[in-house]
Amino acid sequence: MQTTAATTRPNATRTDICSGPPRRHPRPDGQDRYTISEVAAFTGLSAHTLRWYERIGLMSHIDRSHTGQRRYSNRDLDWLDLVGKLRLTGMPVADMVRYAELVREGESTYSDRRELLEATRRDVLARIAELQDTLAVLDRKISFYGDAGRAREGERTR
Amino acid sequence: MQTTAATTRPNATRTDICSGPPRRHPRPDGQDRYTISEVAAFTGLSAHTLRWYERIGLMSHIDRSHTGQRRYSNRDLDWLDLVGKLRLTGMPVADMVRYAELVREGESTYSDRRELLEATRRDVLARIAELQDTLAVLDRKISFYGDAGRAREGERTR
DNA sequence: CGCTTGCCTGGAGTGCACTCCAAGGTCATA
DNA sequence: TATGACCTTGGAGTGCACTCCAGGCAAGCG
Repeated sequence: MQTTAATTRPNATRTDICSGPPRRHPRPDGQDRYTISEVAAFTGLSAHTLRWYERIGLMSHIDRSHTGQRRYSNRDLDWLDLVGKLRLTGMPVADMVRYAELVREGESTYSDRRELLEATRRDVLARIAELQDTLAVLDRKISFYGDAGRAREGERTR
Repeated sequence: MQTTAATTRPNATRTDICSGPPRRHPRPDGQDRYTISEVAAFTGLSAHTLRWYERIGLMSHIDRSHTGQRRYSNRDLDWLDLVGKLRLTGMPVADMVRYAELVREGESTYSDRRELLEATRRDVLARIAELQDTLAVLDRKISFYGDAGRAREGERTR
């Protein structure tokens, strides 16, 4: 029913990203080189989308096997986790690309990145508030339809 | 920054919809016939979009002036308020059209409508949870960028 | 060796939700 | 009464985020 995201993300292993201690990544496997289809399975994104993310610069160049096939690292998976989170805040892909560029530019962009994240945080809070507002409306309407199988005062706003 | 909705909704007068008592609508004006541009101003939707909503069946035929111009009623505005709420849950327009059709079919569809609203409610709860999860990630990253203008442990996931 | 499966590329196509256009009719104000 | 802002229509165009396609390479298996 939902448009944006969250459609099919089967087992998006939610690992903590960028937290305190070095934390090794408890990925499904113990190694560090995943094929595109494995990554597709982990993240719920299609292989098409993964290649597309790379093309548009949302992911920096992925390591390759000796025959040119992509080999994703745990680092790449972490990044995809973050992208997934940002995606479901409604952030446009172009903005995520901008963030990726800042990352590639190095430490000098720390404050820019922070700002971007804080703006996103504000958006998320606003969206949560909106959704809670919507929830209230839904509850009111549901209880209207629930209270009486048939009208109690005719059709108000439908 | 946001894609979905919430871009420009200047003064979307939030009135309670379909609640208990008949409640008159404290609309900006005291009457019941608004031009399309007035409605655009109230709802933040463009006139184009309002006409389009009508074309696709998201709104039942709007009353017309003697010369054929649209005259929206308070009932129509209430409906648009609901549509706005549903829209920012991420519900596809097609589903809203489906709901509108159920409404047009009359009282016999009460339970279908209720089901649809309850499914939407579940979606909204899930989305709120996702967003709170995302918020946690953002906070962790923000505090990483905040704690030190420069790296404390190098770039983890970026 | 042939077959199947998986991956590669650039570019074209899709679906959604608008958004705009052209050509014309209407309305309020100076 | 004329000017300009506003409204009408069907249909075409836009932007985003994928999604798919054709044509081809590479590895594993009976």
